[in-house]
Amino acid sequence: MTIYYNEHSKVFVSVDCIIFGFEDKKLKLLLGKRNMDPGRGEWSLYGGFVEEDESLDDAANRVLYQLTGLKDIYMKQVGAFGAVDRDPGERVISIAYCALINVKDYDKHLLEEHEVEWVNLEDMPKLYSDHNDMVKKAITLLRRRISSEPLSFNLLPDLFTLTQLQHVYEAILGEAIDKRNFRKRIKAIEYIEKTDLIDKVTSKRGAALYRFNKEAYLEDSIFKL
Amino acid sequence: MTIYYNEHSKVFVSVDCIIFGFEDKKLKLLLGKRNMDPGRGEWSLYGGFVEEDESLDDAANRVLYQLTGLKDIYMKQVGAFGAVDRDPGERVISIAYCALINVKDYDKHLLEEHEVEWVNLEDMPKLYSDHNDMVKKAITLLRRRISSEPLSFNLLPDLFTLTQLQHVYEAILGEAIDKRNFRKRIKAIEYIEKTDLIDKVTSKRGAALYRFNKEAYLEDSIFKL
DNA sequence: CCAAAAGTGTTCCGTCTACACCCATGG
DNA sequence: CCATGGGTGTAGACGGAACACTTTTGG
Repeated sequence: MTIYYNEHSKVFVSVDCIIFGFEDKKLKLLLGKRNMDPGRGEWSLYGGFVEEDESLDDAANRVLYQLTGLKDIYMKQVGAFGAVDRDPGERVISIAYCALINVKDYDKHLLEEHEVEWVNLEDMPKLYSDHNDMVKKAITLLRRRISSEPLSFNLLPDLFTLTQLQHVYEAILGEAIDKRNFRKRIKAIEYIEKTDLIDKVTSKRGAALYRFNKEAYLEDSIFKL
Repeated sequence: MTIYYNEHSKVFVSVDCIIFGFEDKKLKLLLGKRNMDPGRGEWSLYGGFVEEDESLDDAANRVLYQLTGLKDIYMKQVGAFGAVDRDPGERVISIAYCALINVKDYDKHLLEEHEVEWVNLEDMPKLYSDHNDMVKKAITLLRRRISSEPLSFNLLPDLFTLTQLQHVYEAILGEAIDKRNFRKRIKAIEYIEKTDLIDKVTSKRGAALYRFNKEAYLEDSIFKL
């Protein structure tokens, strides 16, 4: 247990962001093509190096902010990736972070500015380095957590219809859900509140808009769906 | 997305091992007192720096091997810890790993050699730096996984009694389990095999010894308890 | 002979699942 | 007027939880 710093080597540490969005009944990922070597032209997650004066979480939030202009976004660490040759240039250890954002909050102009696009999860291309592994792990975690934590709301606007919410679950879990059973379960959750607003965009009849009451949830943080 | 290595800073990266053991109906942790500055004399996890030629997983396994002499141990990454000032000396980012070992496999002489001891989880002292956070996260993960992955067997000898197995679950979950229900569930799992060996150490009557058949489990890796 | 741990089934209750039809409206 | 998505209830199956007594044997 006698270890001294200077006998050891330093390495670059980066963060990579797996940014999930939801639109058109599909789960999407924000991906770009690398415009730098190594790996120029390959599909890639958006990332950046961790600087001296910022924690890992700070770095991940900064990178996300640079890309999307969004703050206070749900982000969770997915894990550290550290194979020796994972980066063909230098030794770089990367910490993957997963973010859930509402596509509508995302300024479309930034897509071009940063040369990124929303890619359907089911059409995932081969990504640079070990980024596919990162995405895979992020999805595994997301699937596991979606039923025990109120994450789905991060992918939707403040006001949403139950059908939209159901589509989010179906997209993430990859299976159809019975409408009546789903709505029965939602009704039992008191902090998913029905508003008296009606959405007439997606249906002729109009659908009730609901809202996730975060404060009420935090009272006793129990979530089961 | 234009980033160049040399504009950025390198940092030290270490691994810290949260080593769980089980004995005397209790979950235990292998802890030592730091014999180096900063933090000399404080309780701490056992760790080491990641070297140039090894992956994170390799580093964790090496550190575990140095401490215990054991290889092919169940290990899982817990997460990366990267607060700017988490190490009072230099900027060090640390990746926490959780290991499950059978206390009986651990050579007692190494305890003194490395100045570490088994500490009951319920008597956890204040640890160096953010090591308490690492332990907390490891336990959360362990609790979550113990019912959906066959982890418990790593904490027991090859041959074990059902009472021992139940004690492992009770220690990890922190609650009493009904004996009949527990045994009913075990009986339904075909790759937990009853041997015709009898353990006469812990009971006068003698208890049947069971074994986890890993190969049979891998056939179709489904576990629910 | 008694203390200590092993071993064994049944009932009840709540939860999950399957399932089909009417409603309101815009085009 | 009809196509589209919104909204609603019930019955049967299944799985989890509660629960107490007999057995064996070493000391």
